[in-house]
Amino acid sequence: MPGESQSRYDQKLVYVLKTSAAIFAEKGYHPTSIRDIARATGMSLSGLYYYFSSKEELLFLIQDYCFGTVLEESRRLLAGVDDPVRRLKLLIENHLNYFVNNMNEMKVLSHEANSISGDLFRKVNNKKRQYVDLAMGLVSEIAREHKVEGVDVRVATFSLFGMMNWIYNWYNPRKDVDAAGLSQNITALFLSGFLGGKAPQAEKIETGRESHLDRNVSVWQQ
Amino acid sequence: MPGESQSRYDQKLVYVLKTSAAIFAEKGYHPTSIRDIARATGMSLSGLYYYFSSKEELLFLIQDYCFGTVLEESRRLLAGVDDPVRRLKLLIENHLNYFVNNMNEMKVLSHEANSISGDLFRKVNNKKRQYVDLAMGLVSEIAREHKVEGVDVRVATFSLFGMMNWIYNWYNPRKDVDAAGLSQNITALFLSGFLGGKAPQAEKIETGRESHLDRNVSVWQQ
DNA sequence: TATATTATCGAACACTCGTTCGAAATTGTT
DNA sequence: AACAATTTCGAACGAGTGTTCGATAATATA
Repeated sequence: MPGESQSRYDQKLVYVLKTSAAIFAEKGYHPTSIRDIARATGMSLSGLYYYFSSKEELLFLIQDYCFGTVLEESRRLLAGVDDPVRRLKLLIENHLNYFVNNMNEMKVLSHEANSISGDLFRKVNNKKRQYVDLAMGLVSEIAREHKVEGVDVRVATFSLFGMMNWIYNWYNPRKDVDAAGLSQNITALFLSGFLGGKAPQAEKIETGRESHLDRNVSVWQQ
Repeated sequence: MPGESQSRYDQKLVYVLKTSAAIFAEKGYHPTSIRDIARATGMSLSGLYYYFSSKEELLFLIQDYCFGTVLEESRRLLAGVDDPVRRLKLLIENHLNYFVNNMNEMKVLSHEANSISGDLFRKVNNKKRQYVDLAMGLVSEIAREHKVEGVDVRVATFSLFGMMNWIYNWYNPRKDVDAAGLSQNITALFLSGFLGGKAPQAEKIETGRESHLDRNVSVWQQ
């Protein structure tokens, strides 16, 4: 069966991608050498090239697989839900949940977006555009439905992405609230910020957790 | 007089820093070679080393000068203002104004924060910590004063920095609202988000500008 | 067990990088 | 004009880079 053989190949490819993502996340894409990856994976320098054809394609494989999963999962989650507010909440929750659970890959996706070029860049960016369009469409719908005034939809959308994607710069899973708490905080922050207190934002968020205000208030280390 | 001679030196140093920041911002710190900078400045490779002792110190000089200005200006602006809400508004306004007017340097500061190491890293990070402490202190005061519940101060503060620092990824001065509009939008977004509609956020923001909702709503390109 | 396919490796190549150094040119000072 | 200080430069060095290639090992197939 070719299935068995392909499974072995795929397993090792995933291992290579995961290990590479961890190193890229830690020291950056450009300063990382293929020799670093060889050392970390226990493979030889040339042996790695059996799984990718260039360093840039390695970066692409990480980004493409990672973003593909986020996009796919968000569509699956949003299917069948009509209310744009509820849809946006699900998008945020999915995004942050995936981010926290795949911090290395998401950091590489966010931080090394311009370390890739040509067709590979275009492929990743197509997915990115679809994702941004999805979110901005929701923000736009909400603005129209709730007659939001004085806030630019584009600014609001990218501010939301800023809140979410910046977390790789400060989030510490051992010190901060967990993924659910993060979703709750950022969803509340954005939604009542965007709606400006004019909407029923009192509605409890799906993942109802207790307040985390008591924790970490005096801990200011970045 | 040494003043005249130092002025010439300083003038050229600033020119080198500004040119380098532009290239770092465009193609990244690591992929940029000193030869790239030599070409762009019209100087020779070795001639550049009269103005810095290593590539890493060049990055440091850009970051340190840039952040020093932001920190200094913010303290100057906040001096004499007591109300924490008003103080935070001024901080946001100053941050975004400086960001928009020095996009290259601020991108290098935000995006290349970990491209520097050792003592140089520590020096920049000290200023960064002071700045974060200042902002988080304000957010904390506001939370206490307005009895904000259900939002983690640390999450809120870094979400604010996420909104502000992410702009180098999408902001286009020819397409988007100007610096004042950006401040107004993000201030409103964060404050009514954080206060959750329970405070007098109706108060007009300093830089009173008309709404920009009508612009760019259907323009979704990243 | 013999054979074909998949996977791995050592060694090397061509190239770019940051940095140095002594000399030359420019500028400022008497 | 003569001298000193500042500023610039060409040429080179040593180290590290991504990638290739032919051969070898490991695995699957028959």
